[in-house]
Amino acid sequence: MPELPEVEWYRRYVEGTALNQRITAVNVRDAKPLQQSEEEFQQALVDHQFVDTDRVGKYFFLKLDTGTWLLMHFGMTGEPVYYRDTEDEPRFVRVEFVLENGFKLALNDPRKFGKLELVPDLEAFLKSKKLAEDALKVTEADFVARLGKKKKAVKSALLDQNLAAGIGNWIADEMLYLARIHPEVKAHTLTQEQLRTLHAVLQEVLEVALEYESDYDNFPDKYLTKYRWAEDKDIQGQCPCGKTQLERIVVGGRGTYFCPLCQKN
DNA sequence: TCGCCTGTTCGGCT
DNA sequence: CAGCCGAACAGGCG
Repeated sequence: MPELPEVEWYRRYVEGTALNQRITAVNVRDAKPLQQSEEEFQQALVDHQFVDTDRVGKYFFLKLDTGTWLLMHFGMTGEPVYYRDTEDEPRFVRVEFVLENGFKLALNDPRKFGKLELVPDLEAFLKSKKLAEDALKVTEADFVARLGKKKKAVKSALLDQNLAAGIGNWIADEMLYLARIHPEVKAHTLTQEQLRTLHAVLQEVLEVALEYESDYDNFPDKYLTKYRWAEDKDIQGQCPCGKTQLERIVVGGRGTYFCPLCQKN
């Protein structure tokens, strides 16, 4: 479930497990995630070790002892997994890094939208992707200035990774719900106050998601996300306001949930 | 069986 | 050229 908070938890997980072990082999079960040749991966990784991690938005980086970085991008369904025994291996492992201690770090990814890429120059890479600062670090002034210029639906504008890196589909919906803004309003028509509010609720949503490890059932009662995916059928799909059902529309090609009563403009 | 899906990229418009 | 939009990628799941 990889938006910024999920990827941050993945980063902590990998940092706590897979660093400082010599890589003894790279097993490529499916080469699709590899952005360079398998030979280049073997050469860059085998007999080296991961020594550090970094993250910008949804992009997770593992630093090698050579100074080169390995990017893991999780796409829609990817996740890092760390295991030793075959029976603990998940079902959709694409690429597996075997470590000297007998454990393996792998990219598990049913839908195969994930990517692994060798990145010699991190700064140049981020620039080439036009990636903004991480959403946890973007200043209110930068956020307001950039968002206020976009001519498209605010929902789509929030998903641009050159606005604030790491905002994904559910976070955008949650931000708009908490700010009481309709997802199809054009971003450049928002007031300065609305733009500032969006920056504030972004920080709040990220904080909550990190605290609860994106376990939506534990989210505060005022959060739309809690109802969107509620297990409890009695509240599933309701607005937290309790007065109506959430509506689903498509904005910029993405499923978008909002409350027709709470988000009127 | 059909529709849905938490991300990114690319071709084609305007 | 910049911004915007829709389609495409792939496959499990309810």
